[in-house]
Amino acid sequence: MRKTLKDVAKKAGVSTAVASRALGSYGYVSKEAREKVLKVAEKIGYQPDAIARSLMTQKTHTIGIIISDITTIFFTSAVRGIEDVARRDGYNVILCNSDENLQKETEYLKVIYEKKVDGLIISMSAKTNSYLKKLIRGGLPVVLLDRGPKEIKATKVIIDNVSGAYEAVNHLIKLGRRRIGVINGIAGVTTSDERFEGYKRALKDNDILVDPELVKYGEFKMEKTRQVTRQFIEMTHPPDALFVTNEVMTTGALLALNENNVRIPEEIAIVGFDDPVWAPLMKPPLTAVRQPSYSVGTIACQTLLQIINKGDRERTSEEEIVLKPKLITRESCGEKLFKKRA
Amino acid sequence: MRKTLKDVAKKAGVSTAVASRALGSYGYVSKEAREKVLKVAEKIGYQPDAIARSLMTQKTHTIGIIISDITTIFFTSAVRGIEDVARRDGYNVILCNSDENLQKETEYLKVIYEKKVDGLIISMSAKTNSYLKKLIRGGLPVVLLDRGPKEIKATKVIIDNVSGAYEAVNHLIKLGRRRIGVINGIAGVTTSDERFEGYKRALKDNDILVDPELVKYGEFKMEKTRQVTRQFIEMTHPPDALFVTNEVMTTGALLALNENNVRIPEEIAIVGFDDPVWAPLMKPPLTAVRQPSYSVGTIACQTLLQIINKGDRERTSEEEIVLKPKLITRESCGEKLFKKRA
DNA sequence: TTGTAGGCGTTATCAA
DNA sequence: TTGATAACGCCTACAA
Repeated sequence: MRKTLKDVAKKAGVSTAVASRALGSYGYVSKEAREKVLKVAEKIGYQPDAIARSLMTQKTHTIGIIISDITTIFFTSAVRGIEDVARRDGYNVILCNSDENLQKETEYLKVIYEKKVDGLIISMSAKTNSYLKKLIRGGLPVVLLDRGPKEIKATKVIIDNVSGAYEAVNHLIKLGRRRIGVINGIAGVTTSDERFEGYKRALKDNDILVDPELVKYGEFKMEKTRQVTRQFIEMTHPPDALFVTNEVMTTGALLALNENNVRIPEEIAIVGFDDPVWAPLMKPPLTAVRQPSYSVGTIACQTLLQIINKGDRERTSEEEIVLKPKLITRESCGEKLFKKRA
Repeated sequence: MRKTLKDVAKKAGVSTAVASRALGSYGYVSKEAREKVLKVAEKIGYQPDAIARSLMTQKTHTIGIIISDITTIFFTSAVRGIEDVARRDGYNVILCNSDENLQKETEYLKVIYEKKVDGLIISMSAKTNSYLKKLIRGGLPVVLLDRGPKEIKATKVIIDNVSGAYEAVNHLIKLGRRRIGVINGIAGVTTSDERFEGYKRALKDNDILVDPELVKYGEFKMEKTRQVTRQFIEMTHPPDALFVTNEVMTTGALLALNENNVRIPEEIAIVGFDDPVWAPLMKPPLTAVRQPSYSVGTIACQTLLQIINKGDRERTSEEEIVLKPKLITRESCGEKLFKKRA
C-alpha cells in the first residue's frame, strides 16, 4: 500500500499538519517533531502524492509540448533543450505530436488544459487556433516555438528564416546558379512562408525573376519531396540548383537525385535548411543552413518558466526572441567547381 | 475563471452528482437532466479537471517514458511509436532523458512515482536499479524497452542483438575481412553486451581469435567514438574493418575516418548498427543493421496498456518480446570490391 | 508550536 | 432517478 501523510503523522505521533510542515519545511515545527517526522517518513518510505498536492496548490510542475513530429531533427533537438531546462527547475514535460494536423493539435490542447499543465510550448500547425487563443486569454503561460504566427499574442522564440534562406539562395547565385528550384514545406506555416520570402528576396536582389515552375511543395515529408524532386529532374529545363527548406525534405531530395544518378553539384547544386551531423558525410558534403535548434528549446523553456514564476504581473509578455541561423558551406553547391573555374 | 462541475450543476439546476453522471455517461440520469447538463456544460465551456478526477479515480492516463536520450534516432523513433499508440487510447506521455546516468534515472523514477503515472516504459541505464525494483514490487505496470537486464522482473520488448551483430560481423568476414575492430557502447548495458557477444560468436565460428586490441568503447557518444576511431587508425596494424554498435557512434567513426582520409571500404570496411534514412546517401552507402525501432515503441506501449487494463489479475507478466533486426547491405563493407575480385 | 477542520474538484455510495 | 455526503491525499487558516 502506498503510504500517505496520515500514516507518517500517526507513526510520528503528530498531526498531519505538523507532518506536512516538517516535510515541506515551512511554518513552525519544533526540532524534535521535524526530526521524528523525517525519520518516520524515511523509514516507511513515504512519498508525497503529487496529484493531491496539485489539487491543492493548483500547480502541476508539468509543461506541455506540442510539436508536429519529434522525429524531425529540429524538434528532436529543441525538445531535448526544453526537457533539460525543465528538469533543472523540477518540471516534467508531456510530449505531443500534432503531425501538422489542426484537429490533433486542438485535441492535445484540450487534454493539456484538463491536465492543468503550468505552461505550454507549442509549434503551431497553422496560422491560428481559436482554442489556443482562448487558453492564452484564460491566462495559460504559452511560448510559441519556431513558428510565430502574427495573430497569436504570446512570447515567441523563432529563427530568422528570411535571412537564413536569403543567405542560402544568395550563396547559390554567387556560385553561378540561375535556375534555382525551391522545395517548400506547407504554405501558411510561418517557417515555410518566411523561407520562401528569403528565397524570393535573394532572387530579386540579383535580378532573377521568380519562375513559378521552380517552386514546389514537399509538405515536410520525405516521400512527397522525393516525388517533387523527380518532377524537377524530368523538366525539359530542369533547375541547376535546389533550395530545400528542411532536413526531412533535403533527405528526400537527395534520395531522388541519387536514384536518378543526377550528379551533385555538376548537374544540380543543392543547399538544405538544417545541418544534421551527417551532412559532412554526404556525397558530396552538404552545404546547409544550421539552426540553433537546441538553443531554441532551452530559451523557449527558460522564457516559459519565467512567465510561470512571474505570475500574473506581466501577462502582456509578447516578446519575440529571434535566433540567427548560419550557412555552413561545404561542397554540394559546387563550391569547388567554381573555384576551379575562377 | 475556470468552470467547475459545481457551476454546471447549479446552472442546470441539478446536483453535482447528476451533472457528473450526465457528463461521464454512466449511472442513472434522466434524458432531460442529461440534455440540460450537456447543454449548460457546452455553453459555459466546462472542461473537467483531470487532477481532481485522478485523485478520485487513482488513474492519471499518463505513462512515463525514461530513455537515455531522445536525440538518439533509435529512441526518437521508439518514442514516436509509444506516443502514437498511447494517444489512441487516450494516454499522454511524460518524457525523461536519463543520459545513461543511474542517479538521474532514479530521480526521474521518483517523480514518476509521485505523479502517479499509470505505467512506465523504461530503457535502463544499468543492469539494475533498486528503486525500480521496488516500484515493480509495488505493482507499477512496467515495460522494459530495448534493454532487458535479467535481474529485472518485468515484460521486455527487445531486439535480438546477438543475431544482428552476428550477421553484421559475419558479413564482413565473408567479404574477406579478418582484423575486425568493434566499437562498443558501455559494458554492462545489455544491448552493448549482446552485440559484443554476437561479434565474438561470429569470429569464433570463423576461427578468428578475439584480439583485445580491436575492441574499444565509444560510450554511445560521438566525440568519444571519434577519438577511439582515431586510435584504430593510428595502430601499427590497423583493423581492416569496423563494426560500430549504434548510429551515434557510427557517425563519429565515419567522421574520424573521413577527416583522416581513410578510404572506405578499401582501407577499412564499416558496418553500423541502426539504419538511418541517410545511410544510402553516404560515401560510400552504408551497410548497417536495421532495427524495427518504431515497432519496439508501439509494441512496448500496447503491452503496457494491456497490463494496465488487465489490472492485478496477471501481475506475473514477464513476457519477453524479441524483435529481429535485419542487415541492409550496401557498399561500405566492400561488397563491390569483392564482387569484382571474384 | 500544535492540531482541528475546511477545501481543492471529482467520483462514488446510499438513502430517499 | 436524484442528491446529500463522504471520500481521494494534501495544504493551510485559524484556533488552541
